[in-house]
This record gives sequence, C-alpha cells and structure tokens, in this order.
Amino acid sequence: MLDVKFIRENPELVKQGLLNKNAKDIVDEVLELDEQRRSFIAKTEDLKAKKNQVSSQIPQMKKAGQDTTGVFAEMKRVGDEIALLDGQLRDVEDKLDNILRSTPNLAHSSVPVGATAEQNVEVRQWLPEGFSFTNDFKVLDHIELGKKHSILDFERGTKISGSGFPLYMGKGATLERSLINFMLDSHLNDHGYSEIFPPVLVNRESMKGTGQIPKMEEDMYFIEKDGLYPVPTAEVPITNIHRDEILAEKDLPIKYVGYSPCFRREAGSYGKDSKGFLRVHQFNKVEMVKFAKPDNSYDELEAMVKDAEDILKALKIPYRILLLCTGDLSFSAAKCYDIETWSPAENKWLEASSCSNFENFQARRANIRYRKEDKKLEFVHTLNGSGLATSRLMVSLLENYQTPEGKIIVPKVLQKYTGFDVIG
RNA sequence: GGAAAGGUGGCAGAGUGGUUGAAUGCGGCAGUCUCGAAAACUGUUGUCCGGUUUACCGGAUCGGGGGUUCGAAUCCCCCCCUUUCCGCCA
Repeated sequence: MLDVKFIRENPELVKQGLLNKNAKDIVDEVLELDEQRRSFIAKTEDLKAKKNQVSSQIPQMKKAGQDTTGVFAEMKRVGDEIALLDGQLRDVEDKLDNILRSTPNLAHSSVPVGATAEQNVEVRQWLPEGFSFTNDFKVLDHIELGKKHSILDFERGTKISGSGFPLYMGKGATLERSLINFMLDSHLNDHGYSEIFPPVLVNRESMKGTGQIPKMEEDMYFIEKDGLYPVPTAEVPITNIHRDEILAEKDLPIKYVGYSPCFRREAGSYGKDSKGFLRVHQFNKVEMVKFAKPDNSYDELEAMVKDAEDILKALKIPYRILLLCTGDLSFSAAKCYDIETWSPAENKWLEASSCSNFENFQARRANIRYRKEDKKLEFVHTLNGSGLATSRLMVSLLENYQTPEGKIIVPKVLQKYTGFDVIG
C-alpha cells in the first residue's frame, strides 16, 4: 500500500499516478483524514503524558500519606477523555487504512502511460529457427489434439469438479509433470533460485500481505469452515515466507522458485477466451519470487524476465515480451512484463507469464524489511514472475509441436523427463 | 475431536498491580588489551507513531481484542496460535 507520508509530500504526483492507473483519486480524502488523525494524536498524547506523569507520582504520595482522592477523581476524568479521543482516532485510522489498502500501487516512471491493453508495448519477439506464422496443413487446436490422443479430458474434468478443472491423462499427465520438473530444474540449476514447496491453503493475513485482499476477494476461493484460501498463485505463500521479518542486507536478493497449483474463481469472466485451457479455475504454475534491495530491483526484474524467457527458448516456443502500460498494470504492480506464447490454432498470442516489480507495495503490507549498512530499516522490494504457467504454455506447446499427421513431438529438452519423444 | 501446559525484546528466559521498555544469559555493535585474532573486561544495543529536526521531547508496544483500576506484562472475559498426551488417520 502507498505511504501516507509520501502522499502528503507528493500529492500532485500521486494524483497523476492514480489517474494513469485508471484508479480513483483518493489524495484529497487521504490528506483530510491524515490531518484529522494527527490532530487526534496530538490531543490524546498530551493527555496520556499528563496521566503518566501523575501516575508515577502516586506511589510517593501514598508513601507520604497524602490524600489521593482528588487526584484519583481528576485522573478518572482524564482517562474517560482519553478513551473518547482514542475511539475517534481509531475511526479515522480505520477509514484511512481502508482507503489505502484499496488503492493500487503507482507505476514506475519507465512504464508507458496508457488506458488499456492497446497501449502495451511489444519489447521484443523471439521465434525458433524455421518457425512460420502460417502452416501448410490444417492445424488442430489443443482441445482437438487433447481429445485425439486421449491426453486431455475437459468433459470428464467438468464431471468431476465443474468447468475449468482440466483433467490430464496418460502421456498428457506425464508431459505436464515433466514440464513442471524441467522448469524447476532450470531455475534451480541455471538461474540460482532456491526451491520452495509451499502450502496451498493460506490464511487471510497472507492474502492481505500480497494484496489479493481486499480488492480481489471475489476472485478467490474461500474455505469458510477453516478461514483458509486456496492460493491463486504461489506468489502468496512464498512472498509471505518473510512476512513480519527483518532480512539481512547481505542475503539480498533472495530468490525463490516454487511450484503450486493455482485456484481462481474467475468470477464474471465467463464466455471470454474460456474454452479448454484458455481460462481455467485450476492450473499449474512455477513461480519465481525475489526479495531485492530498492536500488537494484529493476535490474532484478529484467533478469527475472530473462529467466522465464530461457525456458521458452529451451522449449523452442515462439514468444513475445510486452511491457504493460499504466492502465493495464495489476493492482500491486509498479512495472510488469507479460510474456505471451504463440498459438497457431487461435492465431494469436497467449499470456503465459507475468513478471512484476511491486517495489515496496507488498513489503509495506506484509511488513518485510531489511537492515541496511547504516543499521536503518527499510522495506524490501518484492518481485515475482511466472516461470511459467503450464496451461497456456501447454496450448502453445501442443499446437506448435503437432505434425501434419496429427502427432505431437515432445520438445528435446523434455524427453529425458517424459521418457518418450512423441505422442500419437 | 478430548485433556493439559504455555505464548514476554534477534534468541533463551525472569517478572511482587505502582519510575518495568522490562532482571539475567546468549547474540549484535563499539572500545580496551593484541603485530593480528581469540579469550577477558568495559560500554552499548528493540520497533512503530507524533512533534522537533543529526543529537531532543512525547506516546504506544510483553499473541490479538475487550474489561476491572487513578494505574495492568501482572487480575477477569473472549479469540488466535504453539507444545505435550490421548483418540482418529494419509
């Protein structure tokens, strides 16, 4: 969440930043509440100081045998007044907190200003050798391929759970598992991350820490009986590993990678890109998370994007990198690159990864700090990126690796994981 | 699910309702000693908020929230969590 002090000192900057992010301008309201808050603090602390001063004298008065009834009555009155003011102070603070928690992060200055995804900027594109956007045979989409080889069964998935819960069978299941293992191994061995296998049900504090709550609450599953949320991404448990902690400067950046299934209700998005794997309630994702120092967090972001790209290069899947404009940035992000992979059947790019720098927005909520050389405490910057999500990746993989005969070649780097080199 | 014990500073661990932000130990930092290091000794060492603005003052803070009281780490109530034992179980 944004820092009140920062808003107080840079009101115009924040107003413009919120406008750029298509967010509600809360600056004036925040300044007003902040003013009230500080005035209540001044009043109540004055009284408390008085109370403390008198209280410290009471033992001596009693020892000296002085009459304390007058002082007690006076202090009782002061106590009541403090209670009243504290109540009003808390109301103001609650209001302020609610507003700030529901206000998105501001974009970094290097992010292009724009209202919608139309203004996103393509940064680069990578195509495997010999790739062509057109095929001289009729390409099947991933659903047809899945059915043809009995590796994906969306109908039965629906029977078991409901729509949007994919069922992988046979070589499809093996391929999915291989993909996950390959990605984890790459990040561990080639990119210097350490592995996390996180809990996938998390409490409310964790969801607040990374910013899914309160703003995206409707998109989250919730297990009422136990007050737990199935994670929408491993970002939540992994980032919360260090909630309420003080990290050592020498340990930064901390780089974690972990696999988890991801659960999303996708409330209100039915009918749009919803067939097959394109929009699902449960999918698998390997997630990279970094805790970085503020002065080099943007270098870490670039490095993270490259880490994700390496996976696609190894798999030889065509992709492009988009720099999201201010209006398309997610709630908590200050800067974000999307990686999209090519789907020949859909004839379009599909988002398979999103790498973001949240600066101290999450760290402030989750209270994750580090101690600097000069002993001062400062919030870390948190980053995360999919490395990558298997569902959309699987669409591109199956479709790009199909042969004119309708077989599916297993990418070279996956073969030692799958134990087979072709499906069909 | 049943029973019991317990949640105090970076960690361990005291704490009688009244100068207790909190003994003590460890750790951290600085200094003395040393060619240097270790050991020893000395000092120092939480965080957040408000005001002032290098150093100063004030407030809050002993799992969370209420209550009793002039005054709560300490007494009462509710909630959360941890540990141990029993039961159940992948």
